[in-house]
Amino acid sequence: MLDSKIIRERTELLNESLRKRGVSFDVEALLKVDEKRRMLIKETERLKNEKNKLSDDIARLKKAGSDTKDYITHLKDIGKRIGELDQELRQTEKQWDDMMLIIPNIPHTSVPEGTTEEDNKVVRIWGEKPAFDFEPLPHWDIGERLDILDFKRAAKITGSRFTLYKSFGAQLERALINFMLDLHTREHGYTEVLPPFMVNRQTMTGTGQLPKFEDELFRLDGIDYFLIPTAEVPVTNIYSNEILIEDELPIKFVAYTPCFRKEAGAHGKDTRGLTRQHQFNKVELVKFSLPETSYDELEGLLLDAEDVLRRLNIHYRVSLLCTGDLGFSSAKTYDIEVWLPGQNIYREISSCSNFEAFQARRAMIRYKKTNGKNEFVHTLNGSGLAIGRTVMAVLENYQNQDGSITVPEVLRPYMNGLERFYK
RNA sequence: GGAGGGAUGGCUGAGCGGCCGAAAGCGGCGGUCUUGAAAACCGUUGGGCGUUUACGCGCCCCGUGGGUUCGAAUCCUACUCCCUCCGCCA
Repeated sequence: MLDSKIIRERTELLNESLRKRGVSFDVEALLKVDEKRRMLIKETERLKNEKNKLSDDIARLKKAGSDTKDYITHLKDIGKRIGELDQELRQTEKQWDDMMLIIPNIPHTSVPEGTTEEDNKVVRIWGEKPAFDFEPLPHWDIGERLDILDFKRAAKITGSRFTLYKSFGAQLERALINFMLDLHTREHGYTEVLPPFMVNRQTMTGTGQLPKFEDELFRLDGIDYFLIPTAEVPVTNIYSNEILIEDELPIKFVAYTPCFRKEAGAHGKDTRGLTRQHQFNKVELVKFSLPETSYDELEGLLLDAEDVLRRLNIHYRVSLLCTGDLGFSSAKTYDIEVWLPGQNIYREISSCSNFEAFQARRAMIRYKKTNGKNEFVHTLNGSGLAIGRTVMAVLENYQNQDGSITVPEVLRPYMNGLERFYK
């Protein structure tokens, strides 16, 4: 959520932001509702003030044994009027809230303007495309040949966009989770948390998934809980409605969770392999930062995520998302795109964002400054990394001509020292 | 699932329907004292919203929502969460 002051006092900044993002929103209507809302607040508060004063008078008069009948009649009238106005105010505030909650964050000035991912800017390339003296296969072929990824049976068990991992496949998934958690906790200073995988509506609203993106979420029947689409949701909300202490910041968490997404808008897209699943694993990095250092923290977070691929020795590039490709809650996002030789493409494997105070304002996450004032923290997060997509990357980059897979060195301690997997 | 108990400020814990945003203690912060620290003493110490250049002023918040009343932390009601015991259970 944006600061309501920005909307009133810096309307042109908001309009500019909406234009750059390619989002249409009736700012004028919001301003009208806002004015009505504030007018009603003023009027009800004036009446309540009168009511409080008269009530005190009655208490005093009763003590003195005087007659209070006229006062009480008058107060009844005021009470009735307050009731009416309060109801109108509640409706207006609901309208105001509904509008405020669907306005996207304002992009940072360093974000390039653009409409599609074509306009994203590559800011860094690490490593290089490996040379193969044979035609490298896409991971779905590798997975089926080695009998480690079973898409057909997963479809039978549940439906499309699910995968049954077997033997080396399941172990590789598990090894990557542990490798990433160990790397981030031991070397990058993150504290590991294991949060609930279902959250309530308020939590989903806090990070920005609701109210706008409900159709992307799996919702439980009979109780208003949702399966998390990313660990960002429960982990960022760890401190909702809390006031942190300036000295404690930054706070850094890493969490492994499965993620559940409907992928409603992706019919027919990425239907093969592990790329786009309804359920996938992810190790997520989350930071709570001081506002003045949050962009440095973003660069650090990005490097922490990149470090996973560097240690796996897999070629990737980093893109800075343009305004049109930027997520709803984010002010600035870098994507890490891993090289997949079997498909001859770069594929997003991590998304690292600074949300500034956008989520903190929704979730009420503040910190007490040393001068005693409370302020919203900045929240950040990034995949460190998406596990399924890392499995894709390992399989495609480490495949051998004989169909075997070389185990990346850093993963061997997590796989009983296995160096190479044959069927 | 059944039975009972509870929810008040950072924490502990009082609170007759009007004088309660709320006693007291602890903690925190500032000060006196001290070479320094501790102790002691004095002072101070929640949040949201609206308004204001600002000082300030006003409204709201005692788990959440509704109700009774001229007036609710206090009465009624529904819900949520926590604790204890029983049952079931990974």
